[in-house]
Amino acid sequence: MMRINKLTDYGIVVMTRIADMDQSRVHTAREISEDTRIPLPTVTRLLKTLSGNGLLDSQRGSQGGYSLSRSSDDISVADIIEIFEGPIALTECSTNTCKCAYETKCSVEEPWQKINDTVKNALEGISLNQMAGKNQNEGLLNLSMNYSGGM
Amino acid sequence: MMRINKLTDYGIVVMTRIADMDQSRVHTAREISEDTRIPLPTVTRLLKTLSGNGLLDSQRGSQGGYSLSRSSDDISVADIIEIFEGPIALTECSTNTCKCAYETKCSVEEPWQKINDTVKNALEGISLNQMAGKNQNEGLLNLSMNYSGGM
DNA sequence: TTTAAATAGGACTAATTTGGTCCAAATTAC
DNA sequence: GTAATTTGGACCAAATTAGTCCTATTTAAA
Repeated sequence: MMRINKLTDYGIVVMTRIADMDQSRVHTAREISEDTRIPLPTVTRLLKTLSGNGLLDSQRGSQGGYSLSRSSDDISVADIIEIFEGPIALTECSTNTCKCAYETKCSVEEPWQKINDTVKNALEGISLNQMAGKNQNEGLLNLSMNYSGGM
Repeated sequence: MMRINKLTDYGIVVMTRIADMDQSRVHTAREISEDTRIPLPTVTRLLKTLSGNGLLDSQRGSQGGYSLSRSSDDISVADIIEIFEGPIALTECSTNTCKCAYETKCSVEEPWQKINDTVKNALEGISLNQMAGKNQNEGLLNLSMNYSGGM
């Protein structure tokens, strides 16, 4: 495996879907659930998390819903992943909490750092806009996000 | 999170340790367990997996043990990860088994492919030799691999 | 001012994955 | 033959993840 979690995957699907919708209005959980075919309770939770972490703006009450908090150019895949999974770190060794018991500085730490930085950069370099493929095949996208098979 | 599994991490620790040992003889599971402080049953399982997948040569019986199947220059971190986790693929979408229900070609597939390739290249670019740091600080390494904290 | 449509927050359970252990069999050196 | 090993596989416990549900709060509009 070495996978991101399913919920993170869904999170990216949901965000991509929103990025692909009419930006002039807000969108409800129900609407997004129907579009993506991800079950409503799950979508609900995803949206709460995403808005709670500042990637979506929310509007309560009747006629309420969610919208991107900033341009889809300014939201990266890394932003979404970090919300659901925390800092991008392939091993604990890559975090600053790494505590190797007998060593003041563990010798594998440095190569891991490099690996992580590479991965992180790759993920930071992909914007929602690119995921949505807005500039390419606008018309195709309505059905492109769906539930089965992760994406 | 977004971690490689603990066992994979251990696998890398074990391989790095072996790369750092005397290459003229084989090494037993017990020896490696004591060096790395990873419990013997776990080390045993790791070594079986690693040798079963061609990264280690094994020699049975008394005086038997394990040794690298090829030079530590020719073994990458990616090689080890793939043994424990399968092909490097952050989402199912990145594998060739991806089946999006309503789309012949899912539009997010391509960016994910790029991300994956970047990650994969990064991991393929790090050799065991680099992990072990053979050329740098030979003397320091005996205690550098240990059980607590992942590494 | 009432009602309906939304989000917010959080508790809870089920399902899945992962980590770790153990046992019996096969192999080899001495 | 015996002791030291690897091999193969079954098994359980722990941790994590996925998914659901309930109640409170907010807001627009009738």
